[in-house]
Formats: sequence, C-alpha cells, structure tokens
Amino acid sequence: MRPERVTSSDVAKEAGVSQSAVSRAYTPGASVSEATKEKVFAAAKKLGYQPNAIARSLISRRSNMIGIVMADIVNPFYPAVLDMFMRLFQERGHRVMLFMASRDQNIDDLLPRLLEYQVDGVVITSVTLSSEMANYCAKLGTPVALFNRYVPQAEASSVCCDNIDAARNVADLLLDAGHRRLGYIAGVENTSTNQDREYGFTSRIRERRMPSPLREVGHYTYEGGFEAALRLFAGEDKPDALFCANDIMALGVMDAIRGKLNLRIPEDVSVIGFDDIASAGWEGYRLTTVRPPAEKMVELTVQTLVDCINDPKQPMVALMEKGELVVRGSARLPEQLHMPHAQG
Amino acid sequence: MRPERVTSSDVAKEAGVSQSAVSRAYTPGASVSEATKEKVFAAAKKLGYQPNAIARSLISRRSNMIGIVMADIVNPFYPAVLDMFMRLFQERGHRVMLFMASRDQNIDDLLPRLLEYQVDGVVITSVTLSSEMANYCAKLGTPVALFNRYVPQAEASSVCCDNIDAARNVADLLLDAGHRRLGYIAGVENTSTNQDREYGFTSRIRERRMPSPLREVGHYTYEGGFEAALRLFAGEDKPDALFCANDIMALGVMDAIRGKLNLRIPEDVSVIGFDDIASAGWEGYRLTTVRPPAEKMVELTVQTLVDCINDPKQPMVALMEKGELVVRGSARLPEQLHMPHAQG
DNA sequence: CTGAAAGCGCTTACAG
DNA sequence: CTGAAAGCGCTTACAG
Repeated sequence: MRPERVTSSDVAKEAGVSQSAVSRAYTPGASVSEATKEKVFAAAKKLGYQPNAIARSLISRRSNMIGIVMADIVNPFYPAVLDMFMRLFQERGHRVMLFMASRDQNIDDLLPRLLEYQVDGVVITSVTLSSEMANYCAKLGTPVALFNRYVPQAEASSVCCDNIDAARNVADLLLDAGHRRLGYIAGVENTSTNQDREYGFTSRIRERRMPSPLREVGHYTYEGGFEAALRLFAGEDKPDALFCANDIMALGVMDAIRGKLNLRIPEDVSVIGFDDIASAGWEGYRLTTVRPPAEKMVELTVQTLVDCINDPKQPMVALMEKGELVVRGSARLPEQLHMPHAQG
Repeated sequence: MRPERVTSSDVAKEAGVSQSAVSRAYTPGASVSEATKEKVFAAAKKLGYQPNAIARSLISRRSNMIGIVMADIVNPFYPAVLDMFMRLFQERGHRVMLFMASRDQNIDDLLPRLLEYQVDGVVITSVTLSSEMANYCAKLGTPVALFNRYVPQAEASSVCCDNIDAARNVADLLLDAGHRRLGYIAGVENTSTNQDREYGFTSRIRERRMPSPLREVGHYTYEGGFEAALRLFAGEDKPDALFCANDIMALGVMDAIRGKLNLRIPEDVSVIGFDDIASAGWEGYRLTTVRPPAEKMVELTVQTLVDCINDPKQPMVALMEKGELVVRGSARLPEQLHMPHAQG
C-alpha cells in the first residue's frame, strides 16, 4: 500500500543513462556533461524524483546532520539561542536533530540516541557533559561543542561567557553606586553558570572588604525569583541591591519588590540581571543587566564544530567571551556613570 | 584518519554468531535465544558497538524521524509548544529534525529538504502549507499535520484552536462589561490566526449593532503592539477596550498605555490578549487572555500524525479545540462575572 | 532459534 | 565524460 519510491535507477532508465550518471547529476562538482544533467533532471522531474539523503549518508559516511541538545527552553534566552543556531546551520546546509533534556536528566542517556543517527557533530547547551561521554564521542570521531558550559580538560570544545568577570563588574557597579547591603539570587545551584556568577560576585565583594551578600535561591525561574525576593525582604537584614543570576528571575524579583513589597526600583532597591532577554528591555521593566555576546558565541560554537568536523585533527578549544553591561533603569548608578554630561 | 566504525559483522565475529543474530539481538521481539543475546551484548560492549540507525532506516524504510517546521520562535507561545512536541516525540522514541522558517519564507522550499531525509511524518506550526506541497507529501506517503493552521480541503490533517469562537467571546465580554469603543490590535495580517481572531471579534460586534472597532496592526510583536497602542490613542476617537491578537502584543500595549499614556488598566482601558503565555500571568501584567488548550492540541497533533504513519489509509482530520478565557486583572468585567459572590 | 543471502538507494574508485 | 560494479551497515524473508 506504501507508495513506490522513485529511485535513481528509475530515473536512469527514464533518462537513458546509467544510475551513476544520475548520482553525478546531483553531486556538485562531479564530472557530468550538461547534456546528461539535463536529461537526468527532466526525467527526475517527470517521475518526481529526489535523492534519498539516508542512502547518501550511509555510503558517504556523512549525514550532514548536527545534533543539538537543549535544556531549559523555559528561559527565553535559549529559544533565542536555538533560533541563531538553526539559522546558521540551515544556511550551511546542515540538518538539525534536536533533543530536549530536562535539567535533572543525565545527558549521558541521551547522547547514544543521537550518535546512532551518525550526526556529524553535536552542540550541547545549558547541560553539562560527563567527561566519560565526551571521551566516548571523541572515540567515535564525533566532535562536540559545548555552549555556555565547559568540561575541565575534556574532549570537547566550549564557548562560554566569562561569567566570573561579568559578575565582578556587577559587584563593582553596585558598590560604586553606594549600595552597602547586597543580595544574590541564585539560579539552579549546581550549574556552572550559577556557580561562576556567584563566585565572581561574592569574591569581588570580599575583595572590597564588604560584608558577604545575602542569598536566596530562585532556580532560574520567574516564580523562583519572585519568592526568593519575598523571603529576602522578610528578614531583619534587608538588602538595598540585588544581583540575580538570570533575567527571568530578576523580572520576578522586580514584580515582587514593586507589586508585593511596595518598594521603588531603583530608589529603594537596585536590581541587576543576566542574559538581556527581550523582556528585560520592555518598558515595564527596563532591567539593567549583563548581555552575553550570544550571537558571537553561537557563531564561534558553529565555527568550532564545523572546523572539527572537516578536520578531525583540530585541537579542542575553550573560548571565553566577555559580557557587556546594559545600563537601563533598574539599578542606581555611580555618579560618573549616572550623569556623564555633568562632568565635561 | 577517521576512526573505524564498529559494525554488526565485527560484533558477530567477536561473539561467534552470525551477523543476522546481532541484528536480531537489537530488534525487540525478534526470535533470538537469551544465550545468543548475551553473547552479542557482551561482544558489543567490548567493541563499543551501537547499531547504525541510518542503515536501519534505509533497509527498513522507516527513519523514525519526524520533521517539525516552526516559525515565529520569538513569540513565547511557540517555544512552549515546541517543548511539548519534543517531550511527546522523545517519549515515543521518535527523533525530531527541526526546521525554522521565517514567516515570510515560503515553506515549499523547505519541505523537500525535510523529505529527502525520509522523515516518517511532518508537523508544521505557524506556517501555512500550499495545497500543491500538501499533495506532494501525500504522494510520497509522508503524512503532514498542521498545528494552529489549516488548509482548506488539502491532503493534511490539522489541529487548531477555534479562534473565531474565542474572539466572539472576547467581544461579548468587553461589550457586557459596558465598553462602547472597542479596538483591535492585529497580528501579521495574512495569517489565518489573525484573520480568524479579527473576524470573530468584529463580526460579533456587528451582530450586537455596535460600531466597528478601531484597528491598528502590531505584527505579533511586543514593539509592534506598543507602537500600535500609541497610534490608536493619538487619534480623536479613543478606544476604551483593546483586544490584541496575541499576548506578546498585549504586553506591549499595556506598557504603552501605562508607561507612555499614563492611563490605568483596567479603569481607563481594558486589555485582552490571546495565547496565555507565561508572562501574561506575571504580577506586573496579570493579563486577561484566551488560553488555547495547547497541551491537548499538541497531543492531538502527535496522535493524528502517528496514526497516519501507522496506517496510511487513515483519513485526514481537521480538529478544532475551544479556547478558554483566563480572567485576570487587565479587563473590566460584567457585574455578574466581576462579583460572583455578590449574587448568591 | 539460526545462518546465508538478498537488497535498501545511494557514492565512488576503476577502467574505458 | 561515462558505465559496470562494489559496498555503506543494516533487516528480513527463506530454509533448515
């Protein structure tokens, strides 16, 4: 009952050429005459033929597919990142096989399901890879690139935002603006992004001999941030400035501060986030935040991966890009930043 | 230089069985003895063997891959939908090949790139399919399911939200609440979702002998909604209630109304959206909106597609699910809805 | 339950 | 430039 598939042999017969000729007609740069090509394409059109990419992948040992593993699609930062990856890979003629991982899910169970489809390379986002699995991929000759994660000395390349550096800058900004009681809203605690942002923030505060920041966990979600802010302000010791490990929590924090606690931002409390997601720029929030160079990071990740695919001898790289502070209205500023025109 | 692939023949040799036995060991339900299986798996483990899904796809004529075409990933409704699709397909053991389409891009150019990989079925979201292309897929025997779009009398199944019905209910709610000058913020004008929502809204208003609503186009984006609201209130004839074709525009509208126009919501203006995206529920917005039964729609789409894959004789279906009005704080309510406890 | 063999639909040396 | 042939790594009748 299944409709008959049209194969290259059918086209060959129709066009009066060999099956190899049909194959060559569809291979850019293959040695075929224009005349043969024309005959082939005419026959192909007549029969409704299209080459079978699965058969091509099998014989050529190149699937032209890239596996992308994502988690955390709830955080708007990642759909934007996925979109960029998709555009780049589509432009380059790669197909993308997508996998969603829960953040708690072990990615080691997921990878074999990707690898059995002989993907040419793998991009892993917002999930950590065990070094055993990285080694396994390396043994199969399938390059892996990590986006926004890194594995110490593993067989995988990585492209990250310099979270520590950016978080140190946030601490400086807040302290320079005259804040004295800082707070940190943590994301998911065991992620490297959270750990690095927290480390950069707190270590810089210590370096400047200020008291350790208050702290609550917001699990990288709006609701988590909202509740964390409420808990933080329920205590005696109230913060006057909050650094949130990502934007989506920061928005929850802002809504809690203004809507529930009836405090003003930034007059009573400064709030700074991380990611620069679209809603951070909305009129209702105007969140001051750190913008990772997402586009550049994605491009570097793709480039790195493609290089490894084309030349398996490519060494692994670990790239680190600086984030940029986007100053909007949710945080008080040091005088010199606040009124630059008053200086000159 | 490419690492040698381990094949079923290698495993067979190692295990001292035939290549077919290896294949059977990996085929659930195939007739193999436990003893053989054990030998095979031991050898496979030793050699690091994993079946090649590409080869399996070629011979079995089933790729186990589903193609998903998405556009409009900027609208948070769609990442959520993609996430649901991914979970369902992953649970069922399907792989997903993802394609992103620009909204202006013709999907007819994209589909052949999917079909050459012999996907078992295709899900198309937020993009319309030409009926020629639908017929082409049908001829190839590749079932297609449209999510939130439909093609009149085409060879594709579809699962939609009843946009017309929902929009009529919105008109009723607003009129019953005493609003007299309604406005409509359109999305992308040539999409079926926009057309149906607009038609339902305006036709119901006409039926109730009220003046046609004011209208501006917001292109389904936050910024578009923001600007559209500004334009609408710049005129002499100002609306007292706005229905926005999706939530993300509604949030822009709310920010413009409160932040730029200094009007109160809902005291001065009511705002209603469509989609019930996560941010619609945020404290800062509390948007009254229409919630399409997204989860159910996704499940139906998957079920429909899988049914068609398993039985090509399955008839096409066109399913229509009702949306649900989620009442929050952004719209004035008719008395009976407003104070239900005052009635009894 | 098991193995030998055919074949899925291509690409690519090889020889002409 | 062209065709005949081998082979990618599997599944699946077929016969035992």
